[in-house]
Amino acid sequence: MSHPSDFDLSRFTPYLLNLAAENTGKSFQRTYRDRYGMLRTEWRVLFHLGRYGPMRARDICDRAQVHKTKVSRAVAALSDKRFLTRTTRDDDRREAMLSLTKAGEAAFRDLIGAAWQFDQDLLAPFSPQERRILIACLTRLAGRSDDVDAI
Amino acid sequence: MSHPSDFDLSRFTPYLLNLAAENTGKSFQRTYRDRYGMLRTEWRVLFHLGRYGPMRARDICDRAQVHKTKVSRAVAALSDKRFLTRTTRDDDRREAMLSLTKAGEAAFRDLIGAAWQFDQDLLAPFSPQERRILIACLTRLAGRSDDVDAI
DNA sequence: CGATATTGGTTGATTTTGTAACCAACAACG
DNA sequence: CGTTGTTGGTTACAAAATCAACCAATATCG
Repeated sequence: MSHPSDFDLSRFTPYLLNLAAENTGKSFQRTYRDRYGMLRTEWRVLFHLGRYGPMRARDICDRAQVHKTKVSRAVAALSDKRFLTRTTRDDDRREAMLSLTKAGEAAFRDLIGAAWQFDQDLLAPFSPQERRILIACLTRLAGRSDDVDAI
Repeated sequence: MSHPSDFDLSRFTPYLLNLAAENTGKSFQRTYRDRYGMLRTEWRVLFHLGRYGPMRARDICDRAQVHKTKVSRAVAALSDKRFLTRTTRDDDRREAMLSLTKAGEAAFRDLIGAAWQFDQDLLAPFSPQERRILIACLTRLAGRSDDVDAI
């Protein structure tokens, strides 16, 4: 495609990304929604705490690139579900450390298994090379090429 | 990664897709929002009509995989902006053909140029092979592998 | 110290989306 | 024909995302 007039929506990258994200996201959504009544942000917060250990709400905002009001509400919902606890820090009483309860950890273990399986199935049709390139491109397009594994 | 316990969120495909979609989408959003006060669905409807010619709301739903209420509202908004007109068909008075006005076509030409440029910039860092694989994977993940260019 | 700015986090108001019910026009079938 | 079922499209109501204002704790700097 060398000229705007030939430009097709089905090759407009943001559109394709959105379609793919919605399609796969909605599909996996059923898992955490049906099993634990979670919203997506709740699942993300749970994942972060389960995978990387206790941290502040703000850390989750930074890592997951989610706005603090969304995180705040997700944390409140997870707290209502008794999946996490807030502990105000003594050295800075504004901050609260978030950590999963036993029930939260159990939910995390259950869901990470499902996520893993889901991802395996999703990538099954692609070759190792295709997967590598897809992940690399997406990581770059996600705008956090350098700090994907940073903490 | 061969075991769920090592499974990293930054390699969970739906998450990555979502991050990439949000990042690129928000970036391009500024263009149609600032220039024409459009929402994303409005931009999509405009694009479909501009690129493929007059069609019914239902056709846009099918093609763009958008729910009919969203399309209905986007059409109403675009109509308010005098970017399109509805013409009830004589042979089936339920259906309305949607077509762009002159102003709508002008907006389309402006935006498709911007979109094309945006996409060029977005894909600039990738090699031809990487682009090919990325587009192919995304198309498949979008769940419309067979009919991307149909119609 | 005390005034001001900044930060972590929450809450409320507005906007946008999602879900379901709905209406009018047409189709199918007795 | 008329009853029932579908289809294109809109509207009403509930759920959620966004944005701005807010509070309390801490940092900064005169």
